[in-house]
Amino acid sequence: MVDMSNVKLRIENIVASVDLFTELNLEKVIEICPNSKYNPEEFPGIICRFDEPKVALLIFSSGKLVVTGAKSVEDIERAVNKLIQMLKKIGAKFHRAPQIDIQNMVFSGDIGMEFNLDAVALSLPNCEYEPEQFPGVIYRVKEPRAVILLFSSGKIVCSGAKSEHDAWEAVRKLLRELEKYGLIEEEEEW
Amino acid sequence: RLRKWQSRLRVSDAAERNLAFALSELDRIASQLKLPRHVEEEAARLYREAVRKGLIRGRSIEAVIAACVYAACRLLKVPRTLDEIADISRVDKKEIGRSFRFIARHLNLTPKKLFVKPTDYVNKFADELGLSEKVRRRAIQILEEAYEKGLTSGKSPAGLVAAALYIAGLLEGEKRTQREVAEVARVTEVTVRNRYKELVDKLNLKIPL
DNA sequence: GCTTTAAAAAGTAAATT
DNA sequence: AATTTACTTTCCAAAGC
Repeated sequence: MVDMSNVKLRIENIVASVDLFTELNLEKVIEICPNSKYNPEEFPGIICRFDEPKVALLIFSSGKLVVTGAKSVEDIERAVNKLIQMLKKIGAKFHRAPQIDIQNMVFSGDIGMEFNLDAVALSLPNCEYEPEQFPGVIYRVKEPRAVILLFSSGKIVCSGAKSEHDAWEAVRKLLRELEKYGLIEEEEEW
Repeated sequence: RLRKWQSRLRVSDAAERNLAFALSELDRIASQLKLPRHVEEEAARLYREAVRKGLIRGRSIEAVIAACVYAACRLLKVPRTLDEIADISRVDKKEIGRSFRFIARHLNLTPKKLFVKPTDYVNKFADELGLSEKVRRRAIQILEEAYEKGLTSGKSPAGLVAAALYIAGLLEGEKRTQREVAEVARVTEVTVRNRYKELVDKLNLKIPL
């Protein structure tokens, strides 16, 4: 059994796609968004930032959104509701509840022990390690689909997971692999 | 029919033209980097394999060739930095690095096969700096101690070797400036200085003043 | 593929002071 | 030489080129 008691994970960013089910006139929307940017030549959506909750929104004429930078799913819901209230003032009509899909969650974390990444790269199958280009080992978990960056300090970054449960599951799988190849009992045999 | 035959001809034409272009680009890089023939042959072999597996899709031939050159150097332990290859390629370092990691993944070039011992980099840099065998041995000793103490994980191998050679030069009375070692290793002086400080501190090295 | 957005890890780089 | 800012890697959606 893999010991996860010393492992920590912290949500750093959540990305969600949203469908408001209403077409939007971006030329009108841009006027009611304070800190926003809209250059259809370089990007088809309005880039809008909220201070509370602190998120960035990409608003498209199809009525679909991308919300990024959130630290919780509730932040995303609050941001979407806030935008809907703003859009109502501009005359947008909403006939049904928005559909919110979590697409990606990014976590930072700590496994609680240090690693010799050369040793990890040597034995851990399906990993990448190019210290000249990036200081961490890149490990891809197939199910649940996620990617973990492992650093020599034992700190990690997990991205691509769609839920906190999936992120924990992915980290558990990495730890099982590390244990399987004798990479867990570091300290003495550096 | 005739049209089918023509399109087949066209396809093989394009494939042959692409291969010819790729191999001429490889020739150009190999001669400028003065690579041994077996490295050039390995790069060509990797390229053909990449084409066979359809790994070129969405990537430029030049980027993949540069990536194959870098991979061949790593596999055959002929030290060349990615920067040296990027210098003479029309493709930037970032794109070459991406292509390299992509072909490495799909041609099963594991970190183990690609691992180049710091010793090989020591000899390459020391050649360019005109440093003696004594300095090289000292640098390797420093690098081994650093590895044992866990000071090398995640760090740029080029930066570590540069700092080790700088220190070894000082200890053996064959001083090279930080600027000189940084230049051959293709890292900045700041990196050499940072590695130098950490190695001197944690390995308790006494540098003669 | 690319464009834009967010966020962390640790290393390296570059621009200021 | 110290600080600050910035870029490398990973993930994902959006609409359109």
